[in-house]
Amino acid sequence: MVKPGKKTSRGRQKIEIRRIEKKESRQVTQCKRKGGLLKKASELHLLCGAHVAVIVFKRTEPEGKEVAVAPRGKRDDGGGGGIAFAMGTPSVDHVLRLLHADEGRLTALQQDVGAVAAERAVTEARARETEQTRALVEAEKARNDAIGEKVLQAVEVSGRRFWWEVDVGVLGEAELPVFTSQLQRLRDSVQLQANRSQTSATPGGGGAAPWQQLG
Amino acid sequence: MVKPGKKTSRGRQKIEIRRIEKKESRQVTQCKRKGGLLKKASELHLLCGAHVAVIVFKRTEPEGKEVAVAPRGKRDDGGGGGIAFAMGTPSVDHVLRLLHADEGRLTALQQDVGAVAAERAVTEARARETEQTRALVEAEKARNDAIGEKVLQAVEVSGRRFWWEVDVGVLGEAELPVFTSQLQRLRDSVQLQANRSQTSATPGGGGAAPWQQLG
DNA sequence: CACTCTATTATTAGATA
DNA sequence: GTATCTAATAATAGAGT
Repeated sequence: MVKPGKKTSRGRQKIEIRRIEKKESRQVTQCKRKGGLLKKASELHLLCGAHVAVIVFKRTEPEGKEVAVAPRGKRDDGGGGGIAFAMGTPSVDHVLRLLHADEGRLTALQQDVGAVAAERAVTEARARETEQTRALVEAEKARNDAIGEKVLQAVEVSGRRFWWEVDVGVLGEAELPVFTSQLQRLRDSVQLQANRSQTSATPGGGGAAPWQQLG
Repeated sequence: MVKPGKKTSRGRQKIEIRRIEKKESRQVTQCKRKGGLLKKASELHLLCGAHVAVIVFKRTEPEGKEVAVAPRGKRDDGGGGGIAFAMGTPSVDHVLRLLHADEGRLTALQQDVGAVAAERAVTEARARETEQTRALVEAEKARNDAIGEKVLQAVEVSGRRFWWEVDVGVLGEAELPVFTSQLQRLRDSVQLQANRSQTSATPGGGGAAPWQQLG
């Protein structure tokens, strides 16, 4: 309780947007701003009907190891890392279901079963052309390099505002189907994992070939 | 230009957090708040060292069809929908690379090549047990139902704050590896797609089995 | 769609529990 | 890691370009 009339606060201070060095302040700020970010995301959804997904990772002390943060710790098994966190509007599930409406109602496993067949044909073809496999890897590498250059160009051309807009340029040219399809698979596998204690035998099912789905 | 002394604004008005009915206002608000959300995300990253990923989808008029929104239209091919947008700190790439540090340096394709072999073994085993396949699908369905109930319970137990925290509970029990692994594949496939005009023959490579990677 | 303008509301730094 | 309190900064509604 605060005594009436006692000045208990200096009020909000202006700060520079750079790493907060004091560890405790940094943690408090992360907690506050994470809440603010999620609230903003939910408001954007409610006000404009846009669907939003947010993932926040927390930097842990052993450098290079990061874990996603949960708003209210569901449980933190001290023996691993942190807690995975993600947000969707109104839920990750819902967003994805809407986006997938036209694609029929196959479950992830059903899709996999079909994909495995296709996969096998490809694999067998490859078995007869082992040498070409290396060539494919090379081509892949070259393609990735090309993407890298593209990004650098993007930085120079429209190089204002925020650095993260760089990725936007690259992603901007992608069609949605593959994107959402993969997003669906992401969520599915997370759920399967969360539920892994309920069943012992996991259907080994294979992953569908992402970019083949687009022709 | 505004004449000095002329009152040109009513200032910020208080609004309820519910769908904005006026279409134009809704669009303007979405544009503004999307910018604000992304700025907040970048600040959270800079101030606290946390890595953040945000995806915003825009609701389009043909109901049920949603597309992701880009902050400053890179290009909108009138013949499809909108523009995919995603943000990461400092880039989606970077976030994922950090998270994958321990897993070795296989490229997505290289992983696929290895996975296809494993896949094939599974497929062949299945071919000898076609009936069991149906059983697996059933089991999968049951598991999904179980998840659904779990979510409903979560709503009742810790049912305060925001509805999106429901999903947090479910995802909170997942380990990171599969999650990030899938996220990586998501980004990879999007990039491959964005680049699909550069090469004709796409390595058909299969997807790795997501949940198998975890044992 | 994005930017400008300004009055006003919303968020939050810092201290503390 | 979360919650509260206050004063001050930051974000933005509405209107116009």
